Amino acid sequence: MQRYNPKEIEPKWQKIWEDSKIYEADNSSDKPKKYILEYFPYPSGAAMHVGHVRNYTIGDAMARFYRMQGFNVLHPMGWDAFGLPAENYAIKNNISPQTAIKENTGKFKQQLMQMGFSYDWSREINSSDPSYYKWTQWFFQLLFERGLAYQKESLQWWCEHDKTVLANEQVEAGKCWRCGNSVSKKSLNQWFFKITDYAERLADDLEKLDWPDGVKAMQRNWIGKSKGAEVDFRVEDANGVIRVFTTRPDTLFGATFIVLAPEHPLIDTLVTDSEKIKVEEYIKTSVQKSEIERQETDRDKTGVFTGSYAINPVNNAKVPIWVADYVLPGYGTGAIMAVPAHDERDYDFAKKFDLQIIEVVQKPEGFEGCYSGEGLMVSSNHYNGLSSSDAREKIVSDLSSQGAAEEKINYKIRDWLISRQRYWGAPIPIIHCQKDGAVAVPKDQLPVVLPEVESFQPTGDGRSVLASIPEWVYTTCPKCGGPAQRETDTMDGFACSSWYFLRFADPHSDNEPFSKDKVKYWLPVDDYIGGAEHAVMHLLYARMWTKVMFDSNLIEFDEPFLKLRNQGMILAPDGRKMSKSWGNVIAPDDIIAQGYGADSVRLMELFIGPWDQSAAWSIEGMGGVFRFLQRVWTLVQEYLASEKGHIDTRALHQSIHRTIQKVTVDISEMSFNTAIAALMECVNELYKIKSVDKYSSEGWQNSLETLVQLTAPFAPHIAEEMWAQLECEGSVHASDWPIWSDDYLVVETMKIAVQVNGKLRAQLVLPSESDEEEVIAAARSDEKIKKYLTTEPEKVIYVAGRLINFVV
RNA sequence: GGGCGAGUGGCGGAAUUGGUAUACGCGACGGACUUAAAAUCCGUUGGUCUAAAAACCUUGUGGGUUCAAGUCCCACCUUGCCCACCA
Repeated sequence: MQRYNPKEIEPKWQKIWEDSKIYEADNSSDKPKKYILEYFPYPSGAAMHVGHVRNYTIGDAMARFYRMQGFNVLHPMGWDAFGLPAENYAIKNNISPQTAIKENTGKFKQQLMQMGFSYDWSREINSSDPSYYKWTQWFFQLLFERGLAYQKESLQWWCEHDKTVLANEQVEAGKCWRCGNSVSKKSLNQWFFKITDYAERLADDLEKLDWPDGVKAMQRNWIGKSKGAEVDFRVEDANGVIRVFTTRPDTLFGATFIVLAPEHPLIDTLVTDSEKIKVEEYIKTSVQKSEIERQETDRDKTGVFTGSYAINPVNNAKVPIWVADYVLPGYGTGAIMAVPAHDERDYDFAKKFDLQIIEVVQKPEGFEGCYSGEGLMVSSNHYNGLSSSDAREKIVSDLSSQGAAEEKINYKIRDWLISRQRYWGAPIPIIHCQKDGAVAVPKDQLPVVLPEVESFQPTGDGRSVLASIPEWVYTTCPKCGGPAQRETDTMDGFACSSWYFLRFADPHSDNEPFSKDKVKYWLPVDDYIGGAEHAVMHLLYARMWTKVMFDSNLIEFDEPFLKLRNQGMILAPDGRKMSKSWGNVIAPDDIIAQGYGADSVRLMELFIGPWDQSAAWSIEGMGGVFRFLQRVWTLVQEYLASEKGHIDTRALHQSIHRTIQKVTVDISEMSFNTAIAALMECVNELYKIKSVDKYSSEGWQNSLETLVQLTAPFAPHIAEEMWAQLECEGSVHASDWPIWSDDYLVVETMKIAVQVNGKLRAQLVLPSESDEEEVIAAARSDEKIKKYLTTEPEKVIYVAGRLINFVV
């Protein structure tokens, strides 16, 4: 008997699948379409480990399942090749990024191939290829034309290690998201995408998405919509006005001082001579303070009095104006009214500097300290007795009529900074002309090709290495023909990934980014699978670009990913994250080399637990899934070797049909671990049944074919091999998904649990067609139950086919 | 401080959404086959008390609702991730 040897069959089928192109998606088909996408990887130096592979295993199981279910499936793969990971790898290994990408995509592709994933490789894309970034630049121009790309000199996050600026989203707790080093601020002239224009739609449209609540919450939080009002405080003895933003205008009567951010432009005119030295000193130290330090929440409040006063518009109260760095310059107006009785931060500040505290919102009974909730108004003149929310509206409308306030919605989100002072990215397609300013490179001259350079080491002077290639930099203005210089910064890698899912619909088009028809057919993405780390970066950017394209009539939908799911992380067997420094990384290559094969790795990835929860990799568990495959294999081999002519029992068909149902429902619900458990259970049952049936009938042939089909989405190689052994037509992966028959789901007997007062006391096996009366009669005559039923039960509860409960 | 999740045998995890808790797998133990081991196959396996049966206990803790709670409600404990002086 032939032994199960994955080392032999897996490469064989991979070759056959590749040659026969069975996974290529058809751009026109009568079948319903399904676009299943996993986030395309950045091919860094390190090979993929079993954690990365899980993501692709999930997508592949679904792609295969839906294909067999009669869908026209698009399941593509490509490379997010531009950006820091690739460039850093190149620098470290002293090779060019071009070479590094070639090496690394080759390695990644080989890893994906050996896993037997059913990608349509004819659609492979690479974001660092001119044929791709030509269109990334084209979209930059689209944004530029629409006023959504602009240049601004400003202080920005700067990573000294990676020698580039970073977007807000790419700074995590004061550290660079790539290298983990602390970041600082640097003033540079930078390009931005105006994502703030889309803040409201990005927040509102989350409603219509089938995404994990956590990701939606993160985006909502990041966009940070808050409704409030801007209120003007007149400066006493001067003409100036200080405009503050507040979400709680109802607490205006409790405002006892004003706080300006140290960067606030009015400070100069407000400071009195006596306070000048102290204020200047304070501003100097707080600006020098590292941003991280300034953002420490539990840091003691600091601040200084300006010597000036402002007038509270609701009651003409004179309130002191302070400067403190707990007020951020970039949000709202950079100035606040402080209400210490009802805001924790203002309370701390008032306590420390001994400022007045006035309560205007009634606290709940027994509440101590600063109260930030809602309630009835007190000490607020004619607003007394109103609820906070009513007072809020009334005060704002009253002040508005005097021109002293207006309703205002603020967002925390800032525009997306996309300039990178690095070599390895799509050049920003702009030419700077003395006369015409920033001029877009005409679309018919795209791509602006990234020139090959000798050294791509970042300079650190705030300009990319492209600045050191005069023959590239110096050019002529497309508008006036005069001398001009190219923009030398490149685009953030996230620009490339903001539209790649569209390119897969039409990956080789040379005269447009994609054909409208093809995109209309394939998009939006039906199932998107990726890590939660993309919650506020890629997923926000891609949504914005999609909306821009929608507004430009390029596409007919304004959300790219209808359904999003985050896979759980695979930890090392020791429970820690896999990392080179811990030395606990497990690559699929190692497991395959040990002889388990890709099919076992794939099964393990899904069987280890719910796919959306993290789990520690189990080395022992590999034996379990391998054993399962081997048991299926053995069933088929023994069947093929058996003498024909026996009959099969109903138990066989019942087992198979029950499994068809369970596996079909479970995969549809993405409950892969229980689908695999059901297959294991079925195989265990078949082992028992085979000794009775001697398995050699046509029923067994059909049953084994079905079992092979049900296994195919998870373990495609062994399934394909057994499909061939059973002499079935074509590929199992192109076969029709089995359908269960309800006849076989009918069982002859049912098991009834008998409870007395909710406690299980006996179990009965009765004919399935028994009615309530018969079941109760049978239960009452049971010896064990009789013991408990000394008196007539008060109540009898019967759950059909399940249980009976006597209440005594 | 805010948001989202999680807590079930020795371990990873199931549980028809309120109806027989511990499916499936790992590990462990026993048996068959073998000169022997591995592999394979067949059993047993939540705990206490037992010779055994019976009984009792058991889904982080404490309450509650219900004929019935891992599941629903309230309070608390532990833990993971994300955001965090955004007025």
